[in-house]
Amino acid sequence: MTAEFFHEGDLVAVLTAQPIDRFLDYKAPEGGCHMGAFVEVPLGPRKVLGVVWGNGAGDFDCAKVRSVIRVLDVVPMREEMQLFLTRVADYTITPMSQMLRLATRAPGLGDAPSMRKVYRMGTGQPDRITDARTKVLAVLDEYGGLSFTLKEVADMAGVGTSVVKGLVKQGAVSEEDAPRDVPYSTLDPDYGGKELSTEQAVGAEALRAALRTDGYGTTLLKGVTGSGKTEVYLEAVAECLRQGKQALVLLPEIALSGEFINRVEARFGFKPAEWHSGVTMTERRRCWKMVGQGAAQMVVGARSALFLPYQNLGLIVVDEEHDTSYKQEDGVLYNARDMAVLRAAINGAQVVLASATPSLESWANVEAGKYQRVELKSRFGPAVMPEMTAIDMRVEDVPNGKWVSPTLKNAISGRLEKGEQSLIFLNRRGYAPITICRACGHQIGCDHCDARMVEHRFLNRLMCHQCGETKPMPTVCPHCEVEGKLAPVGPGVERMAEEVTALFPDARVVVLSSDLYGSARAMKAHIEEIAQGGADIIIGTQLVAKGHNFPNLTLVGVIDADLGLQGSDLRAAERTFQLMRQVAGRAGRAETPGTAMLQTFQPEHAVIMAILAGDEESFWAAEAAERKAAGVPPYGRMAGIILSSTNAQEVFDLGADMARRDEPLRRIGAQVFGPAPAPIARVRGRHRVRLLVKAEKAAPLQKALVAWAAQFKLRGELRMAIDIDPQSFY
DNA sequence: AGCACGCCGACT
DNA sequence: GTCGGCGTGCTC
Repeated sequence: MTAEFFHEGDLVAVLTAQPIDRFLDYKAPEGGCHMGAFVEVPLGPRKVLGVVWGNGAGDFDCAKVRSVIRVLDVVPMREEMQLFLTRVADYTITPMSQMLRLATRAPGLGDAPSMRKVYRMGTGQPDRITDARTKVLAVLDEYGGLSFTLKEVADMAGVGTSVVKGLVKQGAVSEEDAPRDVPYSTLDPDYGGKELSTEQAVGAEALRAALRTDGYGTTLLKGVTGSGKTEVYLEAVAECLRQGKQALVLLPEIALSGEFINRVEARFGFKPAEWHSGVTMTERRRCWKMVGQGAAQMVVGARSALFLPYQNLGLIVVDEEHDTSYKQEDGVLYNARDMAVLRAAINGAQVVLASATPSLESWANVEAGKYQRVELKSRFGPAVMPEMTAIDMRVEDVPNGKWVSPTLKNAISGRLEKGEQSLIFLNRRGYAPITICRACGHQIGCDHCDARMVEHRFLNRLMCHQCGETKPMPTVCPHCEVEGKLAPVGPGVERMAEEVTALFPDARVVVLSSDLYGSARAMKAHIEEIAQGGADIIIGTQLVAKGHNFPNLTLVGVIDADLGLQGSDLRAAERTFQLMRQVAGRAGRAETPGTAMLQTFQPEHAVIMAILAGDEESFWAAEAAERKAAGVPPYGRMAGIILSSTNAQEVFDLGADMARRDEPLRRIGAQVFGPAPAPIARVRGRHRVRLLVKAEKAAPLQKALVAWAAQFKLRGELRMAIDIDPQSFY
């Protein structure tokens, strides 16, 4: 198959990385160009990078059409990559120019191949021989005709660089220019294979068989912590290498990549290509170019490695597929796990989704028959399961207005004595979720929606978590006008902190709630400090501790395990479950086994029972039933709209206006909720407000969202970001 | 993204 | 009278 070719002067449509949301027509350059060619084109007074996307539209004044300046010395973009970028753009409602920027995130694509000097054995003889010179020549002789950089030669010989230079002058060592971007070492699929257990061998064979189908397919590789998932999917990588195809392994955290790269080296003999934000510019360019030339067989990287120019992609592994960091919360909002499946479907490649605690989405896809499933059940070494117990709140003696049961209190006391940390988990921000009048029973509600207002005591205000409206804490009941009878009902994290501090006056208590931080960085730094022992008791609204290990945390107390069952955050139960599994994973290794205690009023509820029993199948089945009933993902579709501005009033006004003018959404049966303060209400001085849209699974959500958003003109500081399939609801 | 064009406030 | 603020619009 030969790619379409354009002759000199033909009109071509060019996509540039400039934020112009359409193709621009240019004339093909002297010598013509291929479809997909990376080119340099004139744009106003500038020269910019672009890709030849197809035939020119011819709807622009002929006299004004300019010519492509030159074709870059880079392998043209493949048609399947064009299709992938288009599909991701359509799905995530992202301009194509931004997609191209994602796909060309390597520096100096237009530069001539960068060269460097390399050294190898020459033909001449040195005039005088010295110890240092002998060492250099011995080293070069040992490696035959291979070339090395100046520093490498000097280091290997244990001499200074001047010795090598001296030998060059006399012709005993030759100095040549060589391209800096060299192919990655060839990986050997049979290099360091480990002995697999029977179960692992069966799993590996299932993955190899899938690869041999030579087409698209997705397999969920589920394995408990310590079951050796990595060895198993590396066998799939090995099969992929044997087929001469490229393999990509996505990791959720770049912090994990160093250790993983070493494992790859142990298994295949050499390090793979590495792609993430921590890689140097030079190395990134090498990676991009070599992947494009098929001279990198395996890439280990972060989300954006999905957008490298693979020539024959055979396999994508998404490790820890449930990890929420695969959904980035800034820039292009895409879920790398889902886009990996899309990319593989377009390329006819296989996907392996690996996790100890798969997402409900992936579980549902297995149930629906869309994904295969391979399971590893046994772990190496003794399985120390954590103690998981329910605290039946119906029989506990808890004072009115208090939430920590005597059983949980005793457990925390025990940890304090041993100097260990406890985490108290409660998915409710603020002080108290309900404010009730003890005289008339009136509950203070929001004036703008039917939600009840939540007391935020450190602000001394009531806030509606639905629409974000706040008002001062009243002293008089707005209904019966009796004074001093308003009382907080129910727990929030602020109130928990108050109660816990009273119970343990000597303990260091901290609250971890996403809305208490000005920036994500400040939050991360604080979490790290706490993880290192900066607190005895942590009170949190969610396990924001991704990427952080709490080595000294041995008790997790869930204040209201029932909360997640009532749909305040659709993934609350899933996170609760995963939190329990994480405690379980830790318990098997650390010398201090973990304990999880769930306070519940319905210990016989299917989800609670499943969590306690560690019975995942019934957990997923129960959770799936709940989500199906609520019409939420994966059985319904959601989108978040984040509005931001330096002016708080401006954002709220636009949010309210958008909520009012929702005809395009109503036409597809979708509902709008909000506006409410976004999960992080202020980022770099910008106020953020969020609306949520919920639609049926089959509804054409993107089209409706585009029509809806088009009604509003964003002037001044206002920005709008549309987030399909949002992950966080707090 | 850049860069030009264009229409209203405090300066030589 | 002008210099310059950045809102709006164009780039093949």
